[in-house]
Amino acid sequence: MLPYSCGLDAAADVIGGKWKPRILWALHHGPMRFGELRREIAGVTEKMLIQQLRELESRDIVHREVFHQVPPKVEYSLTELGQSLNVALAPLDAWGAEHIAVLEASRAG
Amino acid sequence: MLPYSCGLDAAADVIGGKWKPRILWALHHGPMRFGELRREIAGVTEKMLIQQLRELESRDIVHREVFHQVPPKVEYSLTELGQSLNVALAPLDAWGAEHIAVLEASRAG
DNA sequence: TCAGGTACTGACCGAAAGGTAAGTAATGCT
DNA sequence: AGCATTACTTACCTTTCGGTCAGTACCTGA
Repeated sequence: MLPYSCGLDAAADVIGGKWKPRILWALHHGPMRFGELRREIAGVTEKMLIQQLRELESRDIVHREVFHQVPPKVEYSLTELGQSLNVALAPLDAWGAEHIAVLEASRAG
Repeated sequence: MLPYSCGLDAAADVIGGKWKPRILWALHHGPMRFGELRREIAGVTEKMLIQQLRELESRDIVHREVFHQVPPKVEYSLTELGQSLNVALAPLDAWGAEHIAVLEASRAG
């Protein structure tokens, strides 16, 4: 596999995937349980959520903590790396929010 | 189709696609011809390049200017919106560049 | 007359991403 | 015994994405 061609290339690889930005955004305010995330992120299925969470975990963006209880409890939170990513993502979110009207209008549909 | 859930969601929709970040980055320094872009962006095919350029054009991120000559000449450049997007992308690029070693290491392929 | 350069276009194909739906394990509650 | 809760897991299918390859139009210069 070719090395990343630039920082943007690397970042895109990390946040690529339909639900990753939403997950990052949801975890912005602190740790959340699996079920909380599922309810917070409208439209995501359990399979997809877990898949994307695992990918983020393997990249050291989110941390997974299991509480050995019944019924089970698992909390997901941002690592330091994940928090720094979220900071870097903020301007992009602001850009999208600022131009959301024109972006909605030019959408493929 | 559901509306964008946040600015990040909208931005991701615009820059989603394998070659779009590379194209944006390449156009950062000024207008480029189709052939120049193709040579600049290693690995891209003509079909893919044009497809992604058209998508960016329809979103008003890049501008396409045809010079009626033979052989043909077409120049692509960033619109104002495109330039503002590139500005918003800069921190993300910096983030990727800063953590590129660890990101390469945790990569799937 | 014919190769060469430039910017596309279109048919076809395989891989990857995403979605649906059903099942699993452990325990407490009634 | 049977149901609820929570966090997954698995098999299977559809859709989207990206890639290969061949072809087009136009004029120039040999």
